[in-house]
Amino acid sequence: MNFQQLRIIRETVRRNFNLTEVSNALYTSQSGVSKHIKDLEDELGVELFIRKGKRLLGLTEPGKEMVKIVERMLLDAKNIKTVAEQFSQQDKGQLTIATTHTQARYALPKVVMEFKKIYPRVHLKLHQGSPTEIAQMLLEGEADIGVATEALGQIPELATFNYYSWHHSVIVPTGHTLESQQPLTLAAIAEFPIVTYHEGFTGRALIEKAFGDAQIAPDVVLSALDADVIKSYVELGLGVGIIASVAFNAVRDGGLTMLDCSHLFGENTTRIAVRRGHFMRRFAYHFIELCSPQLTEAVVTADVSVIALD
Amino acid sequence: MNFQQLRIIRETVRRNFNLTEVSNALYTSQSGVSKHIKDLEDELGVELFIRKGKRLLGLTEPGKEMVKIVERMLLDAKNIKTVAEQFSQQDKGQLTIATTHTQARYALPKVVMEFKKIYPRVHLKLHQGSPTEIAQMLLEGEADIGVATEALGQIPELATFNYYSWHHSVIVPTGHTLESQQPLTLAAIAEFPIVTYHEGFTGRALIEKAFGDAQIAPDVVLSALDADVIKSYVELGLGVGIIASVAFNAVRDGGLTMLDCSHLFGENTTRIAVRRGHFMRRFAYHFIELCSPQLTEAVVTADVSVIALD
DNA sequence: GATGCTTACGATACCCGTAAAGATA
DNA sequence: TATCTTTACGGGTATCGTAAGCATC
Repeated sequence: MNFQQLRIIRETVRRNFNLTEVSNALYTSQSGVSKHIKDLEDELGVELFIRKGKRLLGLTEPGKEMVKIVERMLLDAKNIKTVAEQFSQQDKGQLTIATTHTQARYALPKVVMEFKKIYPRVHLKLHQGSPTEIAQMLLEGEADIGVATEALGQIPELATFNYYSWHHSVIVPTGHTLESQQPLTLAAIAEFPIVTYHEGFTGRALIEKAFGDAQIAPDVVLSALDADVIKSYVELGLGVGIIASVAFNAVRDGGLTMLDCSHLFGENTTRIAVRRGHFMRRFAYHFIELCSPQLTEAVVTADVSVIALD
Repeated sequence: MNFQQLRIIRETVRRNFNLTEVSNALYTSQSGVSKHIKDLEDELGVELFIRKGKRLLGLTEPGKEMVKIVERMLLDAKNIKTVAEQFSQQDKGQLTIATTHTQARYALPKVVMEFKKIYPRVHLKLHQGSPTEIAQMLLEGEADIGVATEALGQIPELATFNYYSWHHSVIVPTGHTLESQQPLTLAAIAEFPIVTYHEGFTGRALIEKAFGDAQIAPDVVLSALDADVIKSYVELGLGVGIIASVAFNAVRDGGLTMLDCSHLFGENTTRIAVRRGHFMRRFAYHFIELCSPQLTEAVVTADVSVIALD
């Protein structure tokens, strides 16, 4: 058993059992991949993959068990290197944050600026994606820290921490008739076409829920991934927008007016997530602490370092 | 980084940084060991060991962090093999129980007999040692299950479960004057020389505590590792014995009489322990369940599989 | 002087990649 | 037929063990 074999096992699962892809991903030859799998299976005396003729189709029962352990081991192999860097490179290194447009654009900039000032030699990589993509990146070890409102909380392999809470707001072109309707009601909003976020993004679920509970069927004419796109179309008069309050800036968004509707939709909580068992550099913990001062390294590790093996 | 290097790191710590011993333990050459360490340190860019000239003296800070992770990885490497056997060998395999004399001789026999009947093809290895040795064996992966009254409860890396509770009894040569003194008192016992267990064995601590609390200083003239030795000397008239009640058998121990003293010394609880993160074969869980029916596989894994990394 | 670690060097085994053959869709 | 996996084989590399040299106690 060697590490290359373990990497191949993991990659084979990730690449849907296509060994050619695996070999490319790991920069080696198919033949080598094939042989490594066979060697490992021989050594263990168990078939790890379900085969139909020569094709691999999936994991056998022992294979499933195995992959869990293999993932842990490779995670630990990476942890070893991180620990080494911790000591040999001190304030130098890399930090990958996976986050959504909303957070990257409206919540994180001031944290990033602070962080950059403290750790000028740390290469900060901001990776943008959907909440599920963010979760995926964390699980695969491609990102250290995830920030999103959705999807992170339900995954047992991820430790999550509350970052901040926020509400939605309605935006309309300045002078819109809704401006006089204070306080806003769901029914009043639903009179107009709606422009808001995609499903699975930035609290869209709570918007659905609020209308659903009120038995109102809003006419969502356009859904977008980010507030900037939404604002553009609201400006063009396509409909009224529902966005996160933090995404509105009275100065920059001159032609628009924001209407409070914190009483209409539920409260959203944006979360910070770290993969359990993922060892992080000091500065990574510090990044989290910059987001929310009570999330100290001690608080975060207490949660991140407890893992259920199962 | 490869597994041989990891094994060498772990063994170096266990063998007190004597690379010659390490090479013997791993059936390889010193030169290889030496080079592997150097290679790994070069790869990681960190010195793992404190050196004085050519001698290794201990672990550096990064070394300490590293060793924790290395231990986990090697544990997982072993787990992989265990999982494989689980599927390829089904009812065949090996099970190592580390336990004290008392448990091996008086508590476990009926469990072992039952187990053997169910799993005739499992090679059962009973390893006898002191409670601390048992803990050590569990931590080093040399034993699957530990059974002892002492030492197991305080180690965070071990998950422990109550097996059964018991009291001490006094044994005397039949016809001894103490027989008429019912109920027994600590003072009455302390009139005679005492023969009992060694420190750190089979509830000796509670005996000390009882006498200490009563401000009585008993004259322990002989301490032994097991009840058989104690009984022999009590029979010879060296003194009165204090042993675990389970260790007395009215038929076999003909010349002796057991006197109840459950009111004098505290209750002892014998525990079953498993190293957290140590994957065990089905039959191992079954062994535990045979000891105590409420300790099902689900109950045990729920505890064993939760580990704090840090 | 005995023990323990490192370096040098030759033999071996392992790993990789090319190429050809076989299987699957 | 195009895609994918396995097997065979040769070249390169890494690992291992012996032996010699050197440091430590």
